Amino acid sequence: MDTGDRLLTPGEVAALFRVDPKTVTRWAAAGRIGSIRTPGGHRRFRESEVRALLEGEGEFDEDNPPGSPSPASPPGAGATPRAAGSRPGGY
Amino acid sequence: MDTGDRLLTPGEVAALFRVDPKTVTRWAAAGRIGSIRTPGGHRRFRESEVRALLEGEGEFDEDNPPGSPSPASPPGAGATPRAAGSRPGGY
DNA sequence: TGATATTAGGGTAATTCGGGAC
DNA sequence: CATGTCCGAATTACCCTAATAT
Repeated sequence: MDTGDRLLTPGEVAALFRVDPKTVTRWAAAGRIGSIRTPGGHRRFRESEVRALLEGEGEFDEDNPPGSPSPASPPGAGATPRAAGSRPGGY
Repeated sequence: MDTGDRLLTPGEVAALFRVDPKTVTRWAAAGRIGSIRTPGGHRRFRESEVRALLEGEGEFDEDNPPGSPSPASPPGAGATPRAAGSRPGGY
């Protein structure tokens, strides 16, 4: 039950994602990422969760590496399955 | 009645919140978190209260799976005796 | 008695918050 | 629709020295 992961500051998460801290705040506000608030109102994020998001947890597919001339148009191969049910926060 | 009345030092609380020990002291000075003072003037915090703050103060319930450890409310466990929804200073 | 690690206190910079607009 | 930047305000982080706790 130990969630024992480090907590990251908005600036840390922003640097990891290469986005603005404000954007990270928006994600948290939208419920797209879990956030813990300090008594002062500042947010802290779990490193485990951020890492999972960075790895592309729940979102993989759509790959067409250059050099993979795969015709990519398989007749019945439902390409690009836009799975939309794997979003943390499930929305 | 041991609901975990273990006392934590400012450094412990600071590590849990990923903040500076000084910040934890500031919370206590602002009355945002209960604090017990040693005869020497140092502060100690209750693990129960710190944990409640970490889990999310106000937005977590709806979870009482059968078999869950009795969250319970043993006597003398006053967790959250302090109102934490107040933001003096306006925010 | 000693020594070491942590904490308290004050002050100043950096970060984050919140909302609204482009 | 999502992202980045602007503002003012609050919160937090790091600097220091002295006192306390173990």
